[in-house]
Amino acid sequence: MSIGTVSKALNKTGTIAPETRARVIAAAEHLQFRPNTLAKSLQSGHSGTVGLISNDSFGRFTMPIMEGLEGVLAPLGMGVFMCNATDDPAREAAHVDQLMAKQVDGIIVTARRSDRRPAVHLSGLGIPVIHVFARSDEDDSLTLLPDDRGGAVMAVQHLLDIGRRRIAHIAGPLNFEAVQLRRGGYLSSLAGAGLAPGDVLHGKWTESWGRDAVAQLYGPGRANPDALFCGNDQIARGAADALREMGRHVPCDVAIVGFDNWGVMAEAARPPLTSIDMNLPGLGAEAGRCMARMIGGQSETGQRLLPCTLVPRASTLG
Amino acid sequence: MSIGTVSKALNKTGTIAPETRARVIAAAEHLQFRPNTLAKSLQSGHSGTVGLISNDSFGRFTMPIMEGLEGVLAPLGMGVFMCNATDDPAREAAHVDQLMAKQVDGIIVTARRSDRRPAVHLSGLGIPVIHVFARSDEDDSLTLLPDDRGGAVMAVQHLLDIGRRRIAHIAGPLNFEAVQLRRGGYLSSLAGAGLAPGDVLHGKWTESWGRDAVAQLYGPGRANPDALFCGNDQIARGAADALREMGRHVPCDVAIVGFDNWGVMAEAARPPLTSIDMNLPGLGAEAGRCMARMIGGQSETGQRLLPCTLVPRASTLG
DNA sequence: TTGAAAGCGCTAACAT
DNA sequence: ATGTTAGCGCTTTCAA
Repeated sequence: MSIGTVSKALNKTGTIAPETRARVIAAAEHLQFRPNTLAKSLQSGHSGTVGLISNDSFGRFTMPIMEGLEGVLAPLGMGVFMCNATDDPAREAAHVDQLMAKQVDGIIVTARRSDRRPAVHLSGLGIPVIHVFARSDEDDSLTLLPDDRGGAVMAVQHLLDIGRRRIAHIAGPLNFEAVQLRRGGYLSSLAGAGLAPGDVLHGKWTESWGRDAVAQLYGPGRANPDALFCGNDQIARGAADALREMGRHVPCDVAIVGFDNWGVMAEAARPPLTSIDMNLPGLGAEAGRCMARMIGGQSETGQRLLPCTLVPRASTLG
Repeated sequence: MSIGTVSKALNKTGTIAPETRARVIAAAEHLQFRPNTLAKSLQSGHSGTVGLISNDSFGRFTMPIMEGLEGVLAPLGMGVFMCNATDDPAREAAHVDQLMAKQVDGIIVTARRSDRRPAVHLSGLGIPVIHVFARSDEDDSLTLLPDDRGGAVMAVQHLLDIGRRRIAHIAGPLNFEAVQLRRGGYLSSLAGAGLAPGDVLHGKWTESWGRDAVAQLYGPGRANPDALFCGNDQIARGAADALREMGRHVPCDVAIVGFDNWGVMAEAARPPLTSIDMNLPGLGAEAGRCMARMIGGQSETGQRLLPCTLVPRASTLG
């Protein structure tokens, strides 16, 4: 019984007597033998591992993506090597070095917060790179993004469908590309319905901004919107609170749609918020599938948008 | 210039002429040479990698721990291999297999949600295992936990310090050991101050439970507490909302202390919540230090508690 | 001070 | 059908 034979038996490769193989497998089992992946990788040249660089220190976006990613990669026998760069280019570069030294087969970058990034150079590493939920200016890498514009269109369409006509938009900070895309979707939906653009207010991603914005929007001489499309669920929640406290009923007087479908916010709000779900696990899963293909030699580049969905809750159900 | 020489030059090992070394280093730099960690590991028998198995699918607890962990491990040249088991023993077992095959030098398990777990067998793997922010019944592994009891004591002491005497406790579900520990701390603090135990109500980890509990606590014939110690920030936030809406002022009429110091909740609440911080990054960092020592051959077992801190905000500042 | 060679655990081509 | 061997990229004796 030679070492080579064992290899063949365990990998169902080469030609071997069924009886021998059974014997090997039994023995392996009995000895709790675990093939050393490192040696295998050294020999094969690839590690069965992809690196995931996250820039979202709370994991709010990264974890759901990771979940989808692992869901498709784990069954393929591939692991995910995760590290956190917290939007610090130096840390990111260090992580890239580490990952390359560990011979990862590909790198996935997620959740870069804003867009004013010098970006660590990931091109020319010789392995596939995918940006998920993160903008990228490198064009030899694949970028997977939620369809922010489409999500906004769905939100506004939903509000139109339930009969609202004076729809305002309480948005996030202007320096996020996503914010601009959503605003674009909002404006074009209104235009498509033959309506004049409503108010668009930009501020922070916080509840308190949602409350402030409502105070502005419903001040004297304003359009008195019967619906709000908010940049995220925190803003939406703040808006809902402010409206309730000024005696307006949500959704009867004002319907609200949020963005992110962040359970802990959307469900805890009063009333619970209709929200746009970016399908982060789906984005992660797609990243996994693309990565597997790219590792297989297929080349994929460019930017791909994945659809959002609308999750209806009480804030738009009369 | 032989391959062995290069190895010595790059690792500052063995004996080599300074001039030769400089030359090697220059060349390596020029060629962007990256030593193959896999080969190194195969040779040395350890991979410079620890596996992190998380059971907290939103990453709320895991990510801060991970941050602390990486903070100490990365400078030591070690990487973290992260995977998500979402409290599914089968997935956890599969991950352990994968990690072992990848020759990780240690395994860290985090954030197991409740305590009724059959637990995957991690003993006898032959590598160090640390449970962080997760209970464990295996006694040959180290367990790192926040001092829940101590945190509760701090919370209650703080309320006593600001002159409150009728302190109730709105707690989480009884099947969490942490909930029982916190209740213990609460009760003993009251006893220590010569006060009779206040009301303790158990419910879910949600804002809506916080509101419901307040409705119960301030019903007719109740003790009319002048302070609430809540099981987490969501409960505390719900309580604060309910109190405000029934016309009680926080903190003047009722002071509130939450638990977790989850920024997005504690800071967004009205008023912002004083809260107990479990110092998750610190827990992660400590796990990293212990792991490094254990990999070095030192044996550490048992359960270790790390102190919480109190973060004061408006909900207890008169 | 440097080079040569063995070996880490495995796979794959080749020889038996 | 099985055994033997070379070699993946590196470290580490041991010779030169």
